[in-house]
Amino acid sequence: MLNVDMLELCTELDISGMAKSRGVDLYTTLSVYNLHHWFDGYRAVVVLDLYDPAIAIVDIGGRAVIASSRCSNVDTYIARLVRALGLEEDLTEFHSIALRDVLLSSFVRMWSGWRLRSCDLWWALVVGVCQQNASFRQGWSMLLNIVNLYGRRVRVEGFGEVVLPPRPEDIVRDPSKLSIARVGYRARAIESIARSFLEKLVPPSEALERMDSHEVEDVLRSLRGVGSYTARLAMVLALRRYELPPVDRWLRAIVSRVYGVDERYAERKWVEIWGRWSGLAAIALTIALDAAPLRDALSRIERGELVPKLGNEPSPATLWRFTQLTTARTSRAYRQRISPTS
DNA sequence: TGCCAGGCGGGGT
DNA sequence: ACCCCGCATGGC
Repeated sequence: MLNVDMLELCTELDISGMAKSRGVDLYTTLSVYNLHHWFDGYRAVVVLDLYDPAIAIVDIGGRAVIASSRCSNVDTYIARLVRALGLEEDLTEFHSIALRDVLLSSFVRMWSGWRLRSCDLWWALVVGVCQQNASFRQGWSMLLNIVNLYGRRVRVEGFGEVVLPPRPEDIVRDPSKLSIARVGYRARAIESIARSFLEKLVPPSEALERMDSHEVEDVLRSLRGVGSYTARLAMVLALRRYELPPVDRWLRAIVSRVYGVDERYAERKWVEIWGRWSGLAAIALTIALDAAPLRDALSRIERGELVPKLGNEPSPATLWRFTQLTTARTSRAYRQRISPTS
């Protein structure tokens, strides 16, 4: 591999005190919805800048190092790390609503230390597109393939190679590999979104910060292949904007069943319950139910199984343990694609 | 073997 | 504002 960017160690810090005082459990925060590329059960890679690459390597005990080629920005990077891990997010109100809620009370009792770990906006949109009209499992297998096919390798002083999520330009350079990633018709959306980012059609995050949630949703929805669900999911995952929930068929059906409202009013009901925490609650529910397909999710709710089971199949909480295994399937598809035989 | 899955856009009415 | 359909792919 030529032209591998080298990141130098900028600083070390200890975030265990901040995590503890805020009641943050770093293990759940670092492990949930992660891939083996970025979490190994002990240490996680948190991307702080996808473009001028900067990362934090954080362990579950709170020791962190910042690595970048631009160590002069280290204060910004530390602030981004604190934000990405939700260390300064006050979830008191979210927890108090959840404790009274039939779906999430058990979850927040056991998982009160979980914080959403945020990511880059472009990448959050790719995550959203891969969830469209597909099961949890299929969506994450697409994402895994995309990272394996397009991920950008950097070398980190003292840590070896780390893979970063692809940038828009990594996709645009060779969009044809998306078919190898088995994303189906979503390839056009992913490529189109990538081009929109390259052409600066998406305002920078400082500008998005100043816009109200509906405006941000509209901006993201102007991208081809991004509808309300994907826009709102990206707002939750990348911007920590929870006011507008990403409501899909899954959540709509669950809300309708559990609270006895018509599916038409499921979103209204959800927002009535969760208010400004609606988006976070939607993500929390997927964790609590291990992202089980709708039919299974409904029967788990019937049985009151409302905390993650951490069983022997992939779930939001255990995804990172399984992603290495499925890599073999992609390589097989890749080889067949490259040299079609038999 | 069809049918469906954490959507979306384009076409109707 | 609705309703309806096709869409790549994978799992059952």
